[in-house]
Amino acid sequence: MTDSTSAAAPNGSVRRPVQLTPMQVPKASDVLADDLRERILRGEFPEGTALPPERELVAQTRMSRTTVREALRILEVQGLVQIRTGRAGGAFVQRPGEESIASTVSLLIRGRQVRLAALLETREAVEPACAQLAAKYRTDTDLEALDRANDAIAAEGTLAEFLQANVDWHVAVAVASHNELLTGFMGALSRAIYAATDNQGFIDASVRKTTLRAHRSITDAIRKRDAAAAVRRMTRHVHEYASAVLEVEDRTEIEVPGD
Amino acid sequence: MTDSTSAAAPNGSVRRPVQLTPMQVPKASDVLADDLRERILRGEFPEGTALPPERELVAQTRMSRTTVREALRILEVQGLVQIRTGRAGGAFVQRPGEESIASTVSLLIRGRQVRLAALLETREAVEPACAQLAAKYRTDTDLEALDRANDAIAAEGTLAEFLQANVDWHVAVAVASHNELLTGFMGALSRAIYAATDNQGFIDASVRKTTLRAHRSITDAIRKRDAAAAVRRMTRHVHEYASAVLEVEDRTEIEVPGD
DNA sequence: TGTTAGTTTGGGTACGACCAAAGGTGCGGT
DNA sequence: ACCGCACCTTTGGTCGTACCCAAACTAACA
Repeated sequence: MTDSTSAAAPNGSVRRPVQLTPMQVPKASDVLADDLRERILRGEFPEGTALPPERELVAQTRMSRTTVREALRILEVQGLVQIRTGRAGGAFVQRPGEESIASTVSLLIRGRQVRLAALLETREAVEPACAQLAAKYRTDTDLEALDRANDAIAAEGTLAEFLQANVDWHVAVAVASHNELLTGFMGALSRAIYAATDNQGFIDASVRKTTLRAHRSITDAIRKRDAAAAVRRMTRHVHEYASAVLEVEDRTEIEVPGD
Repeated sequence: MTDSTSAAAPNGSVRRPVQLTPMQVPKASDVLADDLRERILRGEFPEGTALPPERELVAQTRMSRTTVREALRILEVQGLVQIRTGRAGGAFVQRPGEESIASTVSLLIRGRQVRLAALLETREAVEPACAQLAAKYRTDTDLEALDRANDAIAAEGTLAEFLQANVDWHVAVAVASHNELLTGFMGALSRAIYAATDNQGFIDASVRKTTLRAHRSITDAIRKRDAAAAVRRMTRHVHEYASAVLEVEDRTEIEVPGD
């Protein structure tokens, strides 16, 4: 060990200067989790099927139950399985959904204290695109969801109800784009922006009216499959909203409720 | 228990018909994880500080070590702590970064078999916005990174090198926007698109040349803080790239390497 | 003085036992 | 024959203990 050349070992055999990498011993639970994850993503287990019971996995893998459980827990946190207790319980395979993106984004937003301005900037980037695609790909079901959200806004309920309906509409637009990535992003953004604008009561009757009109006009463009108009109006709508918010509360840090 | 009205208990006290909700017993490890996560996000522990050792947490929480470990593992998966072994080891607090978003998005993409077209659509939404903000907020350091990536493209290396340099440039644009959310999204998208276009060799010398020219021209707009030009050129560049890719490989499923 | 063999602190894994939840089963009553 | 309830079985959740391994510190030894 003191020198890197060959040396005679006490018993006369030759010690070769074996060079080995700094070593990295992956944790057993990670290995199992990686394997299972790979198989799940590969589609080896259809959605809804139950993985073998923990004790069964223990037998198969020769790992301890602790390790197996940790692996399953990892997959659960990543949204790849859902664990249920009870007799017919177990780890049920599921495809990761928008919630997993939304919660991760929430973590990033809170953890890094992303500025409200950055949130709004991002929305200004994403939503017009959603509107455009929605105009291209929307189904009648999508339109119904949009109309329903607009009706809820017109209902003039409490502030919370208004904000919720507002979020619902925006998410509905994203859903209508039939792009799961954009939908996931928008879901995350909406939640965060909702939380950020919740307490600050700059929303009065006129704001609601303006919002409703803008939504209806955009919904119309989507209905008519007028992508250009949808983009234009959405861009304007989101930009105005952003300006309004920033005017009231400039340079504010965000608070997002936990997932 | 057999009847829901009041009844005299054996000892003479009255049994009131208490009505209780269907009950929801959260898992112990989740409770701990939630608590720690909340504190971390609240900034109670500065980045880099070590949480108490597992055995210490066991003493404080009166939970078993298994439970404590599971909680820490959850936080690790969520990117909130990093666990190191050894004497000075432990769970070290860290803020979730772009990688956590990227890996989550990768899971979504693979798990839901998001179409390549959807990926490109999303990029067409996000990147122009990045370019715009980059033109507004770029620093000299950002420009250096952009130029470096462009030089790497000009170097005419292997396909892998070209693709990597390409990704680097796009990510550099996102970074220059100084918007952590957009950066995170772009990181995830780039990785996925990189993986999707890797094996299909539709990239020849002319494509490289075109790419380089587009990048240089966009970089220039960013350098001159010409937001409008940056948006316009980036929109065009990304759109052309998307068209080209889709022309070659239409309706293909994606493969993304694990995180 | 430098090397090396403990020593200490901390995470990683393994068992084994028992609790809790939930579906299934069978016995007894009607 | 049918219904209801007590009991059993399966499967995850928690606990406690013991032991191993990695890393950093310490002290003895050459």
